[in-house]
Amino acid sequence: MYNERKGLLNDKGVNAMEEVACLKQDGLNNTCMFSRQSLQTLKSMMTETTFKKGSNIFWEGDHSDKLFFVISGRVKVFKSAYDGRDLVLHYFMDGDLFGEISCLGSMECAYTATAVTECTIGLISEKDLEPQLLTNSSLSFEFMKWIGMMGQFTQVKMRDLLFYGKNGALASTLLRMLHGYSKTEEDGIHYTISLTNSDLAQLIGSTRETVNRMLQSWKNDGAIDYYHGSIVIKDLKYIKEICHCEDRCPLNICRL
Amino acid sequence: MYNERKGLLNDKGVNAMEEVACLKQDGLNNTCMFSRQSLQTLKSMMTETTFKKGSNIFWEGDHSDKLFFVISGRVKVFKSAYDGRDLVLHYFMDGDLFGEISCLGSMECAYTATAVTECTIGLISEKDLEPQLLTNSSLSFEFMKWIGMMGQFTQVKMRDLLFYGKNGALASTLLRMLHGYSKTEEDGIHYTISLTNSDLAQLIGSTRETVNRMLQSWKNDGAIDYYHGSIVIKDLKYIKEICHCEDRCPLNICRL
DNA sequence: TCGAAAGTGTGACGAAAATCATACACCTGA
DNA sequence: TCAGGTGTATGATTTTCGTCACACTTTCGA
Repeated sequence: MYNERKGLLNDKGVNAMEEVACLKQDGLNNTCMFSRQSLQTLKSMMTETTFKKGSNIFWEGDHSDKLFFVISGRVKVFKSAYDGRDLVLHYFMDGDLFGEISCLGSMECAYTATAVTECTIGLISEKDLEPQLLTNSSLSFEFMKWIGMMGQFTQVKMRDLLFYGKNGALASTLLRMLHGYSKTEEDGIHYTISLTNSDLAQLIGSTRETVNRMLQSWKNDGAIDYYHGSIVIKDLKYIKEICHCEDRCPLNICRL
Repeated sequence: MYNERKGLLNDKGVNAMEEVACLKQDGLNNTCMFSRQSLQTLKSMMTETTFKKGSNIFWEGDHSDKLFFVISGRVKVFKSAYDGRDLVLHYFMDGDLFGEISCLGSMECAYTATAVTECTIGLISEKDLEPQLLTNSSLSFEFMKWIGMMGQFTQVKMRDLLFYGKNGALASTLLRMLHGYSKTEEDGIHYTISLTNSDLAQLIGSTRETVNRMLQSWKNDGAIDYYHGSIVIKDLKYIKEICHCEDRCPLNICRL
């Protein structure tokens, strides 16, 4: 169950593209890789579309010829196994750009994107973008950094999921959620997003039951607690030790 | 134990940069993302260096300000866990470009590169490359595709390692090895590279023993065999079914 | 060419994690 | 207000996989 109400606290409204971009640039969670100027260029190419909660933005196997800029809402991007199991790679939020990077090479999508909440998305088509990239060198340079950052994100996530077992994978996910989806209070760090055990399981390639047992055990150790059904971090150090986190990842990597 | 002799069959000699590039471009295993012209530009920036077998080309944590073009030899790139376990991400061969993509953002390396055989490497320094990328738009466009391809490689590998257990991970690795390191004979597909059980284990984030047991069991089923200590694929379909391979990955993704 | 080093093959064991099963607490909408 | 859907909690069982131990084989360099 995703908590609609909390998600919407951050909603900037439908025509707030500029505001979103600026907030992201100046704010604490600066995950935006683009300069104001480049964003302006991108904005001029966007076609605004809304997606209903639960609808698919693109499918694995689609021919990809677009990029997507999240104006409002949340999007998850995942790969599916033949038996229906999913591995969630990303949760995107307002201000994020996503899409099949290889759209530039006209390949098919390697994953699926679904609107987790109602979303407003700015579509950027390859045929509009490509000429810009070939002429506007500062834009193309920023694009290169962006693509590189996305690749690094995947690599670091891979390490997190493979090195320290399922416990490590879950711990690193909780830490990633801190950036963009948390608020510090007196009694601990509260999450402003509410993911179910199943959602967490998909993020680490595991099962609902395993996630539940791990969380339960951490709760018994006093490292986490629940408040209105959502997780509160009581002992950050405890969680960090599980996945050997050394606080070395930049914020645009250490995120969902 | 890497089989030096077999590896050297493909050796193009020290000053064969051009030849390497062309062969890669025109050959079956076209993994090179760059046009002849861009390669020429890159070549003009390269400083040729040799690395002894077993020496490190760069370390995790190094400040990265270079890219590397393999002129001859083989290079492996891996991440280390705190306890010394390694996860090998890539094996590169002649004609491949590699390096910390985020060198463009001046970050530290996220992994280590080691020369598996004696290597001749062309070094490209960031300060030479960056001005070219900012002015030469076709080069920067090709770079963008290259970086995107590297990211997709990581994503697909992540899926392979997480979805179908260690059996699936090993099977997909054997399939990847087919591209670039195999030769079809009457009695099956022979590998021209000889990786030890430990090497395979590092490629899938597992242990020597587990790899050995899996190979042994596949051998008992008649799916693989050994010839002069190196694996021969007898039943390709059997292997493909283990990791649900549907032959949909492009060749520059489905490789080591 | 001989011995050390590196690699292979296997059994025994246990920990980690998936799977199967069941109970129960909730919303929420008819 | 009650039924059905969704999510949580937990036990029992099985499978997968890593660890340890040891014998055997191959390779390679002094």
